[in-house]
Amino acid sequence: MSKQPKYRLVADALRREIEDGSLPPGARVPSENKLMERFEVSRNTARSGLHLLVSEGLISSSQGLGYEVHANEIFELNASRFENLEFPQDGDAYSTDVKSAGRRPHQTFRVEVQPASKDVAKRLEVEPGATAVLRFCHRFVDDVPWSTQATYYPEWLVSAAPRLAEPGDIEEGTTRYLAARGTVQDRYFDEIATRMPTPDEARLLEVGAGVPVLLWTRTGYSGERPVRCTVTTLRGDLNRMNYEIDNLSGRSENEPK
Amino acid sequence: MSKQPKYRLVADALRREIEDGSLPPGARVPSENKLMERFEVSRNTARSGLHLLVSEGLISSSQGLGYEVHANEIFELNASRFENLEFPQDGDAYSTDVKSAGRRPHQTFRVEVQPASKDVAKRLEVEPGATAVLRFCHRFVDDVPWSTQATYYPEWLVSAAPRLAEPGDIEEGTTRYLAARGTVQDRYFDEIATRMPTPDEARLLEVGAGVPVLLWTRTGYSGERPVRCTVTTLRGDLNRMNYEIDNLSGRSENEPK
DNA sequence: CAGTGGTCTAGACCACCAT
DNA sequence: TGGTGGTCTAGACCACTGT
Repeated sequence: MSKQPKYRLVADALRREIEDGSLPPGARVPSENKLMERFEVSRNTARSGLHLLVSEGLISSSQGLGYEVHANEIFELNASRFENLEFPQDGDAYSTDVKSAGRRPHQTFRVEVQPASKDVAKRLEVEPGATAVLRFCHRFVDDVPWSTQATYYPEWLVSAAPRLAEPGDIEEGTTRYLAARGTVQDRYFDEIATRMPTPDEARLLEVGAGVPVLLWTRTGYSGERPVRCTVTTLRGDLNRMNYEIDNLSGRSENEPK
Repeated sequence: MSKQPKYRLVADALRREIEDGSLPPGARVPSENKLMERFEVSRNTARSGLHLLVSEGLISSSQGLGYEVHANEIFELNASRFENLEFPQDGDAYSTDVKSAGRRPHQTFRVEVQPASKDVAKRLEVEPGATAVLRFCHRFVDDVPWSTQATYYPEWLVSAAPRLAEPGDIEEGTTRYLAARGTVQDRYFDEIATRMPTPDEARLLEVGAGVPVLLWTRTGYSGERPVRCTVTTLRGDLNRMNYEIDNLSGRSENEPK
């Protein structure tokens, strides 16, 4: 005897309709009132069922409009290749990738000098609280909030690359700028985690309940020394990361493809 | 004038207490009744606030016990190295890793022969619906559900490696078994995504609302031919993945460390 | 047993969106 | 203006956990 609570019956029925295509991506879900009649439940019970589907990331709601089935178009991010310093680029790596996918990139940008958090200090191998330069991007694709990216540079690097701490954008990309100033990154360490967004992140990325974020932390090394730590927060419903791993010796991973 | 709804005020106050350590990991959150008095709200409003924190992954509830602040111990998974075929192992790679961390591994296991799903077929480069062998693991660490792993092998591989389709475990690990039968994997393609768990996944991994899963899909190639596709579903609150990426040519990624 | 959360109802008022 | 979801209340009964 499966004694399911009523709100689960509502959610299960709608979930089935979403999965079998009766409610395709983008479709409107029956209104709370309709569900009250159909399942003979109170409004709050119908809402509980809908809320469950929201927290599963299947639907979302907006006031005055109703509930809608999520449409998930995902963007693939190949993280295993180094930025190719020879390959022609149109601005930074992000803009290049988005444009080559036929989409329109947009980003806001700011620079701050501030004490490094514990996590960042550990990765940059500096004392916690030591000064670091933060370069922060808020990125959009076709005006949809896509990701935030915070890159921290240790203070000692600024004397060799002063533009890091200046407010303006670096058109050619900071990786190229650093390489031109003699700091070439030859090793990356990537960490990937997931969690629900903080309220701040939910605001910046315009995601509601039910959409997790992907946290991508990349530490770049020049020789044995870490020279930057980039924390990227990606909308989990729109992004997927790829890595190609090769067991062949003597092969560069830097070929354009 | 920030006109926050009451349930958000409740959630914000508790979130602050969690973040500043007044409510440390593992601590009991004040009961719904206490919150009703403290914030002068109805029980449902207090519950809404608590529900919000649950969906953010900060707390969880259980009947009769109360709400508890999540304690997050994370396990790091280094995915960038190949399984070392020479290095002595104690069973498969998972058991070896868990034991070497001083934890107790446990897994249940089953084998099925079934038509490949569209996603799997694409990665194995076989026709959708073609027969594939599924080897499925449900893995625990110290009796906590940790991950599920489904590995699919194309049917043509079974004639060279018949034990793949047999019910029993392969003690030395399937990668070694395949290598011993002449199929050495020399390239991996990894895809990493995140989303909220399906009800089935939530049951297997024993996660409630507010904990996303990390989906790790690894396709292994022998030459140009895909020989397996492994889909691992990891609890997002307990796992982090790492990749080391090296720009040096002529260096094996297969050294033990 | 007392205290906890889980489910459910009926009703109210408000804010937003389309027409 | 009517329909949608968002917030909030007061009260009821049930199921689970500890002592």
